Amino acid sequence: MPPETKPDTRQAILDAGQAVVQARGYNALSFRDLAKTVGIKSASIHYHFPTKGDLGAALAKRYTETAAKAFEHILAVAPDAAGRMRLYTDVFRGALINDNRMCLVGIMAAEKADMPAEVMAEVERFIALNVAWLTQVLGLTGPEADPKALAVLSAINGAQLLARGGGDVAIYDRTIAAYRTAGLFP
Amino acid sequence: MPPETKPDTRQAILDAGQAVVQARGYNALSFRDLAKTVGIKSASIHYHFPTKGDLGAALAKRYTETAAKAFEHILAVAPDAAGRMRLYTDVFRGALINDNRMCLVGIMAAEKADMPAEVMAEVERFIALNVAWLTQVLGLTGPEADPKALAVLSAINGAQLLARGGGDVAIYDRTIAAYRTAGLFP
DNA sequence: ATTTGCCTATCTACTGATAGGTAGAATCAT
DNA sequence: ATGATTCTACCTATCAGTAGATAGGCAAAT
Repeated sequence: MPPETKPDTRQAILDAGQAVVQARGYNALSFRDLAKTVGIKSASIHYHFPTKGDLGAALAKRYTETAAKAFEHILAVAPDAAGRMRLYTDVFRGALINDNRMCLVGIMAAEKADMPAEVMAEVERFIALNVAWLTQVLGLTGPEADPKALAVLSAINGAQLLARGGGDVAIYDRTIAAYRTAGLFP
Repeated sequence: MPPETKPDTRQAILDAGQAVVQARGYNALSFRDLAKTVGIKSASIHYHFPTKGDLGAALAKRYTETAAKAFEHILAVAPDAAGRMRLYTDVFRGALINDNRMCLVGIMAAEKADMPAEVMAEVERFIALNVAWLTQVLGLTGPEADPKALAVLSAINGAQLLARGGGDVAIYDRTIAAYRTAGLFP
């Protein structure tokens, strides 16, 4: 083995884990498969993440943090709501392009019943973050603000879900375009 | 045992199987658990459905057929688009109320990568059925008809997904109301 | 000397699937 | 009508494979 710079194993596990969950769901997340891709043994993953629930929660948490940064970036580079929403929908589009993956939280919501409580808690946090950001970007106020923001998030997640089922990004694009035409968001 | 009328075992397996898939996904479908609820042995399920893929495909097929009948019924009892859409969204709402379940096809789409081809084929048929029905009900024409219908289906599925994650039907209701207000459908 | 980060080896529980057997009903030829 | 055959719908027992998890060891870094 060449003297490579110290690879952060923990990070590698999270990277591989996220890829699996986005592609095949939390249930498909296997310590053995994960260990194989990372290049260590399954027992070693338990060193970093004692239980599968810990790993799942860490995945959801990191995902939310990454999203938070991405959202700040969008606010910085796009001045108006239309441009910001374009970048927002592109984030979900990116997952689809990247190996036909889904939003990590979307797929976790689908598997809710099998998920440890600590994972679900992180999922809720991600949703709350998205709703807050959308409320701000779309300038929503009043009692209907949250439902409206959630409607946008739901619609985009649904588009991702079905486009993924069809295995064609074009389905996602057309669906998003239809939302825009309908005036669901700018 | 009382002299009950012949219980159709095959039907019982499908009923129990559908409940599991809608609640916890295709991956959570276990021959042993299923056998326990039905009251037979797991090997006997293989008699009716040789492989798990066969069972999954049968579930999706029956689901599509049931939906087709429901759609016809809606057309018969509701004269206008608004009334029909109300009943349509209520179908998805019903799944949520019933033990916080999801649309069988929605949850199967989320698990696409793990699914046998024969199951996915049935999933596609279900989507096509819904798109065709929505196109008719909403009076959509032209090249944008299919994308628009798919957008409606996606939005409703997304609402179901997130409402289920939140564990609250009210989330679904508010999201659907937001769609209506936005003019996505009447 | 202790902690870190990995290892080997093993455990129990569960997965779908198969082989082979059987009670009872249906179908058949005589 | 009856005896023989075949089919139906289950059963028991078992398979190889995989799941997450644990105990204990070992080498390097601190």
